[in-house]
Amino acid sequence: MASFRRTHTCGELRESEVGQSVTLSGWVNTYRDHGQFVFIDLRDRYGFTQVVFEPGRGKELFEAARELRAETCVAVRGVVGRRLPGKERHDMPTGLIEVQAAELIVLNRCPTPPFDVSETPGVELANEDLRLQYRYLDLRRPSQQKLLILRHQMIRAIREYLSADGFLEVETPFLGRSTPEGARDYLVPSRVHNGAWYALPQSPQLYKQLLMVAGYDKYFQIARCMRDEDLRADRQPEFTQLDFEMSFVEQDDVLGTIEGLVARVFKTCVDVDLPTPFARLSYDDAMLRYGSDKPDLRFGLEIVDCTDLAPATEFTVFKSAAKVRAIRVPGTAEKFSRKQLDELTEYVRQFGAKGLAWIKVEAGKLNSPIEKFLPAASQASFRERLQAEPGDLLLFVADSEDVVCQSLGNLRLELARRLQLIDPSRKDFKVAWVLDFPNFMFDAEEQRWVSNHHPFTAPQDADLARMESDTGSVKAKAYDLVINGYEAGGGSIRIHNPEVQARVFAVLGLTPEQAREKFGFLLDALKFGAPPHGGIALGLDRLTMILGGTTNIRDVIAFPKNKQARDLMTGAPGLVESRQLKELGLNS
RNA sequence: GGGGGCGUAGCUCAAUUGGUUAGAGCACCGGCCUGUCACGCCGGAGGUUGCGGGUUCGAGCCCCGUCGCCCUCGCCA
Repeated sequence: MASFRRTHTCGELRESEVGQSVTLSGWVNTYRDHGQFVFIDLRDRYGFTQVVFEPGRGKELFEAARELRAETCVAVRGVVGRRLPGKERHDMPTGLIEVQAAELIVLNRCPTPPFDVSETPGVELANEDLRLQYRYLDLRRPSQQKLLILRHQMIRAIREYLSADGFLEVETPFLGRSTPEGARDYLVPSRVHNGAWYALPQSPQLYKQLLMVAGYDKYFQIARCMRDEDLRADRQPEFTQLDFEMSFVEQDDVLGTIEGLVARVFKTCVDVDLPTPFARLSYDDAMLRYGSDKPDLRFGLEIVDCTDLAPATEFTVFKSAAKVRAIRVPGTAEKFSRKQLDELTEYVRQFGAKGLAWIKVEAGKLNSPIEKFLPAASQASFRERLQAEPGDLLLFVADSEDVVCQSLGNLRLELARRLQLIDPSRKDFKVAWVLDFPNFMFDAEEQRWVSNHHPFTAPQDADLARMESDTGSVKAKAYDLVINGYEAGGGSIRIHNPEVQARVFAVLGLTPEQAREKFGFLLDALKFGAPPHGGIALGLDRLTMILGGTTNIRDVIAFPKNKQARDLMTGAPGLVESRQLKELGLNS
């Protein structure tokens, strides 16, 4: 038996190899038995090659070929032949040739797979939980392999770009200490110190700041982060950040570096030229116009403030609301039936809106349940403010600022979905920075100020004096990178002055003793000549999703957890031996 | 924890809204086929309708409970 070692991959052979003797290995993607001929498409991660078996090559070989089934692992030796005239396939790279089999080595058989791996057109994907259970089969699917290859290319481009720019890749600990604020920690019990716990990192935040103090002024890391919070389509309990920090820089330096990096990644991975510098908008502007701090800028449907027009109406809902804002949906009045408008009303209710007022604009009048509350002058001013044309649909929410932003911001996305304003097949990427975030947010539940970004974010210089007196008005030197409605990254200039850091801790309600207990090492470090520094972390999983055109984060992670944070393949999390618990000082 | 969707053959789905023996495509098994590439043709096997209870002459369908999966709100410095 000849060697099973391949001479070529399944994506490699062309007309130039016709006549050569080759060996291919891979998996049987599809099998076609014609009585006198057997064809298989052999698949590996590089592509497909058609192999043809003819009875003239010996009965044994032919009978063996007839035993082949999907996902059998084989090696095939044979001669590269040109396909018969008229039988070429011009839609695949290897479509002009085929391998005429002389020898077949079955490396491993495969039972009928629990689901279709071949991604034959017209065959629906099996349920995700079944695919996750057999993830090693799911990962054989070409489109799944494409995503992991894309992820590799992205990480490679990042490493090359940053290394060329003088950045150092430094690793930081997985086993650290729990710090207050932020997400729920994954905890690891200490065997050596029973009763004490490590926390897995939510991000390498403090370590990278300490690296700045240590003089490693351009640092990056492809860092795994763990957060024990409920999952979403774009959230996993463990995920990967491109973590990044620089010293002796201001905000624009960080933004500029990331723009260069992200532009390179898009060029390398999907051949898209992103215009730089990226668009910039303030947090206030984003909330006002898009109702979100991560606006999807691929379509319009901007929100328009009409609060000042409310008093001139006779509509109590408008007159008594803190904010009245609207979205004009051009030319769609006819498209939305009463039932669909009811659905939209139901949709905004989940964001706290008590209702959704609608107006269908006609040439001479407004068609709306609230038309009777709008005097002629009022109607005219709404038309003008919203630049309404006949055929437009106007949708209003009147409520607190939070509720208005949330409901109209999400309604905007829902409208885009319903009106199919986004073509997912197009390489359409709208990238923007969101700047000037509030430094603090008031937590109504806990009745205290909390950091909007994190406690190490520097307030803007002009606002420092108001930190205690007018906490809510203090803006941060913080920035989010937003792509197509996803928060792709976020960062800030950090506090490098121990007094400012102590004041921030105080505003957050940490006593000096608590601050020293939890962050003494940081406060000390800042005293030892800490340089000004700042950085950002990009969500690499989300970035891969965006580049790969998927909305499911599990598609870009080789072995993801399901919504319940369970690994359906290994069964993790699982029980452990009571002996293990005893060693850790946990009950037995 | 709240809201929504789903669970029927190995896979993807259907079942005229409570009525005969739960069907189809793919996959699987047997047979035929000299150029297919979602090959084709003939035949076959395959079901605890997630699970448990209830209503009914009769339940895949209705009711109660329970388990699981997805989306979403809360949460995610």
